[in-house]
Amino acid sequence: MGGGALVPDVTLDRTSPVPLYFQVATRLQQQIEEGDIPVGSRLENEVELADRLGVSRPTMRRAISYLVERGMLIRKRGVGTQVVHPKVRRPVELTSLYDDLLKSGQSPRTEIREFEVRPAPDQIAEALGLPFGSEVTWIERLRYAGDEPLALMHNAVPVDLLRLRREDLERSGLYDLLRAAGLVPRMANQVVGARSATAAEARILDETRGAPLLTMTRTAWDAAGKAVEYGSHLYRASRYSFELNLTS
Amino acid sequence: MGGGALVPDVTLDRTSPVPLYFQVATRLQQQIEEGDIPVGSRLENEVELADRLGVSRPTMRRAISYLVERGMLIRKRGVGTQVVHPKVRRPVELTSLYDDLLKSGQSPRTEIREFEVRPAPDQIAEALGLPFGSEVTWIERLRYAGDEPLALMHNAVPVDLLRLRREDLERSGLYDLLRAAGLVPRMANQVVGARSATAAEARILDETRGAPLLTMTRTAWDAAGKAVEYGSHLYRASRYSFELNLTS
DNA sequence: TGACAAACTATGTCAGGACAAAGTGTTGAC
DNA sequence: GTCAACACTTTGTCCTGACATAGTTTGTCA
Repeated sequence: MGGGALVPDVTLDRTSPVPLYFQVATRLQQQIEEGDIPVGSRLENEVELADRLGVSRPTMRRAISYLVERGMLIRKRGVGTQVVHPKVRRPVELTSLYDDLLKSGQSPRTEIREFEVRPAPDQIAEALGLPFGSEVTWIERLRYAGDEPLALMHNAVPVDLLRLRREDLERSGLYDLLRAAGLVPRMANQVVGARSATAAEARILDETRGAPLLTMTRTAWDAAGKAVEYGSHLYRASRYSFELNLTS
Repeated sequence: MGGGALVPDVTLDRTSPVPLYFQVATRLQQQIEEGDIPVGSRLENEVELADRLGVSRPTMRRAISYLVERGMLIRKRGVGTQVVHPKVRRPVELTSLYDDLLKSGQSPRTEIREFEVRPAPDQIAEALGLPFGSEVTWIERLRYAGDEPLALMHNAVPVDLLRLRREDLERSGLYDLLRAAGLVPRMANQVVGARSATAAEARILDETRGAPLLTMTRTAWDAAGKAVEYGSHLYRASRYSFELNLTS
């Protein structure tokens, strides 16, 4: 029989506003990450599991599905549910450079080099799905990690959506400001490429002329499909690279 | 009352092995893409919709959830379900350069420059989670789009998993061969960067020395978390860039 | 002994019902 | 006229129950 790994009892709070299936999933995830449920082992079957935790099978299934989607478990009909190797877990997230630097323990600093409201260039208006000539807040920023310049960033945000203020931008990342205004970026289209630095770019970024730069242009939309941001960024290839976790 | 957009009747085949919820979702998706259900409009409520299509509410919900996850619909409790701007749809997919070229109508050609079984370098063994000294099939390929060289690709595949043959590789992309062998890449970790071409690389890729190159290193795993491939690729930045669609 | 069939196990799909919670609009009191 | 309380609509959560289907194991018969 083999049985399958024993999932420790969990305490569920049915009065909590946190959904039951989510409580179960979170608990399960913890136990997998802490090694209580070893990698490669099979879970008990859904029915027993649901029974022991005192939830219905659909709720149990939903919790498991949640972890399956995150790549922690795999299910095979007729066989069972197995814990997969914890190498890759989280799919690509929509983060900003600012967040990335914060997470990696660096201290990001931003110098605003340009800040104005002006009609969007046609190409940007099109990317944002705005009528030609619509006004956007146009920003040029230089981002430092420690004392070294890291990226030269150009962004455009429709003024109709958010009236950005220079002072706010000096303290927070653009994405934080967008989120704070309820404009949560949910989908984005990014193009990542490379090219050589022009003399002007090299001077700003403290590189030599012709140095390889990583380019990234992005349009971001909120959940309702409203374009919230256009960005065109230049990174010093010697100091930065993109890391992506893909699934499916 | 407003009502909400009318979803045309659909013909469901209950004898089909294709799940009901999937039939519903597919039909719905078609109608959205064809404009039968206009962007921005609200769907009828779940209960009516389920009723009219002759399915239960859970089934209807599952179909809708499927499209919500793909970014075509958004739901708001107490409000309804709305069709979002069809700009961004599919999240990042795990594809190969070969597939990408095929899809974009180019004719990819591959020249195999090196093909041997040998112990994996420590760094690659670690990336693949293999014991040091494990044998891999090591490949160097040059990929052309039309007559122009596009990318110089190095790959390593554990020999225990798949005994690659040079002839096969000449005809298909590596990912096709992996999939055919049941080693379906499901998760991957990619790092994208840039650097300047060395003299040797420039010669091979028909670029000048110092030209900007896009670099990509990737480890791919199958659903069970078994590492199936390591790749380290160099792209001509003048001819290629990565496009990503991110969600959430 | 070997191969095919049946039994068993586990996940996949589907139904129908009940109540909770969030958002919207309306009504009523002050 | 303004604001709060209430009703209503719609999605979110959770339950019980049932049958289908894929994979594995067991058992039987040739």
